Amino acid sequence: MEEGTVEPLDDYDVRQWDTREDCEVRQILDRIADKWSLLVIALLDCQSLRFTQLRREIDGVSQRMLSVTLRQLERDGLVSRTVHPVVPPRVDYALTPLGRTLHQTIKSLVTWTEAHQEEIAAARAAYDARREMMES
Amino acid sequence: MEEGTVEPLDDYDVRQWDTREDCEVRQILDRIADKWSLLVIALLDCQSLRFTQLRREIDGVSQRMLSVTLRQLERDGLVSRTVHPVVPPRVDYALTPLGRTLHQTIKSLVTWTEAHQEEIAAARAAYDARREMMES
DNA sequence: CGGGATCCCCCTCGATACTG
DNA sequence: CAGTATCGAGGGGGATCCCG
Repeated sequence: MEEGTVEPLDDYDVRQWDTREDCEVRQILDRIADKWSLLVIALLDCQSLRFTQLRREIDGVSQRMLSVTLRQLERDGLVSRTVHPVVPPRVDYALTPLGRTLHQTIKSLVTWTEAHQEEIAAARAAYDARREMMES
Repeated sequence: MEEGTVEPLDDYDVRQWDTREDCEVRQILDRIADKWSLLVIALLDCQSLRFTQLRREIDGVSQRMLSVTLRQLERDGLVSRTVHPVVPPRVDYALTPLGRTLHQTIKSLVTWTEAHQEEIAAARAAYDARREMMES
């Protein structure tokens, strides 16, 4: 590593982002950044919904994946599950206080994406065009 | 809805979260919230790195996945790729201005996770304990 | 209605080998 | 060094059935 052209890592602490595979933060991120989790958290903001309502709202989710996602979110303490002892059964899902704080954070991510989606689309088009040039 | 227990929506409408499967924002989110993308963006903040350096820093990434990830990020205009015409070949990766704005956003997500990881761990432990009770 | 259990397919990803 | 090409295993996730 004699090549001093690249800045050394040490003093800006990149290591605050843990790059280890078994990192706890990584696990949690993988979970909450999940496609369905994101949408469930989005929809549960400021309202509680029943299983079937969620399923109807979220286009393309299978019953199994919604079930799995909700169980994970419940386990992580982000979503609460309330069973009403009636027939037919009724189960309500809502964000916990912890889940509500996450909603704000996720919202900023979505906002960024919405704000920049045209730039990204343009970058993709440019990239694809460039590649097509190369091939011909 | 009408349950006033939750904090108000301000001017924000939940319905603007697009739940359609083919939604553009969803695609982009899936990409940037990706495990490896997150780490690459993290590491490239404030410095440029070579392929092998990235590979060494990111524990567990295969050569193929790093390559694929970098190409996607480049295509999306988040990362720039600079080839130096020397032998042996040298390629530097860095964040574009667009990528740098994303870094801030992602960082807040990571910060949230770091701040709440104990709460989540506790929630999981409680959930698992509860389930174990049920079974016995 | 709200799911658990099962089967099975496809797609992702890792390993390996090869190139400029 | 910095990748691409190919192949094969594994698991995520859909479809279906069934039960409380």
